[in-house]
Amino acid sequence: MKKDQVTITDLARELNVSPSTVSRALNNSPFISEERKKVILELAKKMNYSPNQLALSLLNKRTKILGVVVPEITSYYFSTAINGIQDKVGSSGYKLMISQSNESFEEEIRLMEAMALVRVDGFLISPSSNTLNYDHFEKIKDSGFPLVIFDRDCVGLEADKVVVDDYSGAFQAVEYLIQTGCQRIAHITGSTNLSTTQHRRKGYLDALQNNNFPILEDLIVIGDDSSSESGVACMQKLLDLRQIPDAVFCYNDAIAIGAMSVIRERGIEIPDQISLVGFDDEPYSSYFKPSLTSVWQPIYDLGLLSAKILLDNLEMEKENPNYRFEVLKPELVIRESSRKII
Amino acid sequence: MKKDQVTITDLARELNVSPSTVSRALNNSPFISEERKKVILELAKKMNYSPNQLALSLLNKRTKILGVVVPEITSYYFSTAINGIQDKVGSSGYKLMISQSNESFEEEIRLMEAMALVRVDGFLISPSSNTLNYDHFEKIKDSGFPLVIFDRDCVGLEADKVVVDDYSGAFQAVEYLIQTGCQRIAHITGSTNLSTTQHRRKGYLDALQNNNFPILEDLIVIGDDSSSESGVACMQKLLDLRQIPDAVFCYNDAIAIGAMSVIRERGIEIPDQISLVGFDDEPYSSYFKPSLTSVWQPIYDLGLLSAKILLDNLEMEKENPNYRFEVLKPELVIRESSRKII
DNA sequence: TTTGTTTATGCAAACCTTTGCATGATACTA
DNA sequence: TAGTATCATGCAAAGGTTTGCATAAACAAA
Repeated sequence: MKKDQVTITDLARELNVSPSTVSRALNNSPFISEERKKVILELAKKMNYSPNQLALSLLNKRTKILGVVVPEITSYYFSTAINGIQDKVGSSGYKLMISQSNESFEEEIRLMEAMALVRVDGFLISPSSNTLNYDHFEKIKDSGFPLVIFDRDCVGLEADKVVVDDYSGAFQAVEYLIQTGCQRIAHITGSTNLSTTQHRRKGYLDALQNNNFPILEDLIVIGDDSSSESGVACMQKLLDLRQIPDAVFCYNDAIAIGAMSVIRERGIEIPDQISLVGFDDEPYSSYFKPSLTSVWQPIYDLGLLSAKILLDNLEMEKENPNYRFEVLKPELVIRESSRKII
Repeated sequence: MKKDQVTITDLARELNVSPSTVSRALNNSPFISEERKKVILELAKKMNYSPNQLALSLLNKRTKILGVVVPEITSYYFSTAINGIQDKVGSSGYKLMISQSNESFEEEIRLMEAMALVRVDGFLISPSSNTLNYDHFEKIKDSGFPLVIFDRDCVGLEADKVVVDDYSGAFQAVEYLIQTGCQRIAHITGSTNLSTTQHRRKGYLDALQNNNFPILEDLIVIGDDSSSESGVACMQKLLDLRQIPDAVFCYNDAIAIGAMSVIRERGIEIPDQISLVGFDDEPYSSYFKPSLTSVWQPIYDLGLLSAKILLDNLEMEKENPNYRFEVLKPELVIRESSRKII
């Protein structure tokens, strides 16, 4: 059975004073005599008093809890972002309520509603890949909850946003492949709904065009999701083409790893016959053989900055008129899975 | 600015009835006339009323929030456990407050205290590797919070616990190495404080003794932590021995991956010259070349079961007199990094 | 002594909801 | 018609805290 916590009234009763007096003593109010304050503080310490946050939240209309919704927790990417959020938020006394949507639109709505009900002070959301409609975000905003969207952009939604420059990352990667002499550069994508997928694809296309390379539809394979299994399936398609690619730019490392295993199985050499590039730069990527060339993302910083913006919003008493849109720069990390510049 | 939520009093004022009446209508009390109930429910819907959970929590003394503390979120292992917890808990309307201790004892205490203050209904804790003293757990229990310890055991602490049979996993792995003809089987450990480290080591030792193999202290290397970097360092030590091992059983996959890269660098063949076995069976392990033999752990189920036990405790009105101690079985997954049975 | 000032304290409301008890109204029975 | 049973409703307290306002006491100034 949960023991009842010591309340301010318990202290008051003990000392034959009113709860107000105790409250003032505890809150360092000037309207209290020094001696009494001392006695009260001592008793409070002795009886192990700590204020009831629930009552305070009810009174102040804020819980010091932030709601975080990510597509999946079990992913290096999002757990690292959460890590950044946690580090930013921890010192300011905020707590995190974290949930995963499992890439489900309905679940995302359900989770946000539940969090709104417990009066989180604000939201940090990375939308699911099936979130094509932003009514629930608008609703949350209308109810006055500060909202920061991170990693995946919602085009048309007015809100604070922090994203990575996927376009630039992809562009860099493909430019590099071209510079190293690759001629037939393929691309394996992830979920087509995602802004990240679209931007990386755009970066791929623009890098090709920029170098007067033809765009070959055969070389663009759309994956069901962004898993290694999907990478396996897509790479098989590419290797079944009459003319196989000599480079593959993958939506992410998981796909690249799957692709790598297929290429190896078929006895094709990486990077001599096919250069392989991933995205995310997951920790294991450097331990693969050959180690994976990948686009590193400042994902920890992404979490950090998102949290910072949310906290800033919470500290401002007025509604912020103009939304922030922060774009972080990714970086190509060159390893063994791609050819060297000649 | 956060808009004020519609309260029961707002509805009451609108209809010129008392808040009690509205409350009764909303809660399906029998002491209310059908017509009035209908009107009230309609207005509630129209005005988009939802009860203030804060007020309810204050009244009922429960928040429907569970506190989860893990050593680190950014790890396949713990994020998968959280996944299991989430799936179990989600349907029952409980929310999760999640934090990582970063393997810090002090942080673990701080986090639990903060969660106790916001009145979580119970705790799911995987202790940090520096948690050698369980006073804070005892204190939490004394305050009446239900507590479930998972993954890492706290010997001597009376509490509900869910762990994996690390001993058996290690024993299986080393037995297998022996069966496949390995003679000099090394072991790279993780943090020595952890029950998991101790049990895996014990499993290793017992399997050797069971087969009348000598225990060679040189072949047991203690890592600083359980990272790939530590795996690299430890493997280097092993390969610098006058007589190198012909098999290495690693505390986990991360270490094994690090070890693999060193072995490769030195031009030693896996598994022909050295068999390599990990623990955890992380998703990427099957994609390595050679793919990694590892001990799979039912970590999702670990989370699921821990959450179930906590929920069971919460539903019982009486204090549970006898604690549960659940041990889940791991399974050896044989892949290419270990020799086959002759 | 009276008035005014300072200082410390308590009361009550507010935050939102539920619920035991009392009250009022209505209808039914004798 | 008086008495009683039934039903719907409101009041107030409880949960823990803060805070504006009122009050009381003590003391200083006139």
